[in-house]
Order: sequence, then structure tokens, then C-alpha cells
Amino acid sequence: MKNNYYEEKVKILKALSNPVRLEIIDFLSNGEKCVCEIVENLQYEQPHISKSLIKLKEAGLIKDRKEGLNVYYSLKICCLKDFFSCLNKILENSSK
Amino acid sequence: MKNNYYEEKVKILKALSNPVRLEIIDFLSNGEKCVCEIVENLQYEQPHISKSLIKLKEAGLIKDRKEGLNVYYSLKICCLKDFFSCLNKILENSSK
DNA sequence: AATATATATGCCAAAATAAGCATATAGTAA
DNA sequence: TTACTATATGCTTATTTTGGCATATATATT
Repeated sequence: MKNNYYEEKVKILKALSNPVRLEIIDFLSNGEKCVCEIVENLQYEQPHISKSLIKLKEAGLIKDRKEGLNVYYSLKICCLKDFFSCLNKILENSSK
Repeated sequence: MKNNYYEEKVKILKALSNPVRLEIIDFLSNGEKCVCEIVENLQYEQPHISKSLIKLKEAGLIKDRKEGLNVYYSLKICCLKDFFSCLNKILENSSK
């Protein structure tokens, strides 16, 4: 259905529409990290980071892997670089 | 500032995070259209379309041009195609 | 000037999101 | 079992977003 077609995209875009979640994605672009590393690095409350990760995962943007007590998250998408370079182009254009 | 860096991207992503606005962008990918054409084609209330267009414009995604009583809107960004093809890849991956 | 048309704005209630804090769960170690 | 650690979940309040309806504005026409 046409509506579903847009709704699914909206879900991904909404997951990305948050500064903390964008920061997490940036951090994960350096490779797989456990939640504790993300919390330590980004300095937000642990539950906040956890919820952010879950939202990104539900949108299909990242994946997780358990190892003992730790959960490791990593990017699931390879095209995100181009995606964000488009965003940057938009920003450059806007400031003109 | 790092915060501003993400906030600006979030503004663009939020503008895109809505099915009606995505539909408008799709429609505009066929070329410049006036508000009346968009309203007629997408079947939403005119004030709703107007607000959607303004939000997209404020995010730097589209531009407008007045001609008599009409206002014509068109895409301002050429990389949106790649942007959405990335979204589609994410969707394909998610459904696996 | 009066009228008509295209578009934008304002206001409102409902729904969604955000973020803090407390607490639960799952795995590990003693 | 008990205690500990890493992560997830639940609850709550504040804020933002949504979409409908009424109305304002700007331009064109008579």
C-alpha cells in the first residue's frame, strides 16, 4: 500500500531525527561498541542510551550481539555515509 | 558546536519524517508544481499541504517562486535520489 | 471599490516524543 | 544462594507534532 510505503520510510527517518541517536550512529561508524562504551563516551544516562539503541535497532539501522553481560551494537547499513553526505549538502545549500 | 551540528541535521530529518511530506517530495520529483496541483493530486486539505510545504522549505529541501496568484514549489536538492535509495536499502535489509 | 481565487496563518485538541528517575532482568562470579 | 554488573523496562511530566477548521492575506478581475 502507498501509505505503508511512506510509513516505513518515516519510521527510519524518525529514528534518525534525534541528536543523541545521530551521535550514536557517528560513534558506531568507528566500529562495533558495547552499550557501556557508548554511555561512557557520549555522557548520557544509561537508560537513555539503551532506549535510543533500541529505537535505532527497530528501524533496522543497527544490529546487536550479546556476549556475556555485554551487548555490542554495530551499524547495519553501508550507505549511511552517502545518506549523510546528502544531508551535509542540504546544510551547505541552506546557509547560502 | 557539536550540538548544533546534530540539531541542524535533525531539522532536515524531522521535515522528512512524515508521510504527507514524503509524498509531496515524490510528487515534486516530477518537476515544479503549484500548491493547487499538489492539493489536487495528493487529496489532503489545502492548509495541511501549505504547512507541509513551508516545513520542507524551512528545512532547505524545496524552494518557491510566486507567479500571480500561484506559488510554485520545486526540489532544491539533487542528491535526494541517493538519499532515498539508501532508505530503500535499509527497508530491504529489515524485511529479511 | 467589490469580488473571486490561491495560498498562508492561527488556534485548538489529540497524539506522539523526550528525558529523567526508579526498578527489573539477565548473565557472572563468589 | 547471594551479590554484582551490564543492560532493558516502566512510569511520569513536559514538550513537540499532527491535522482539522476558521480566517487572513495577496493578487487578479470586473
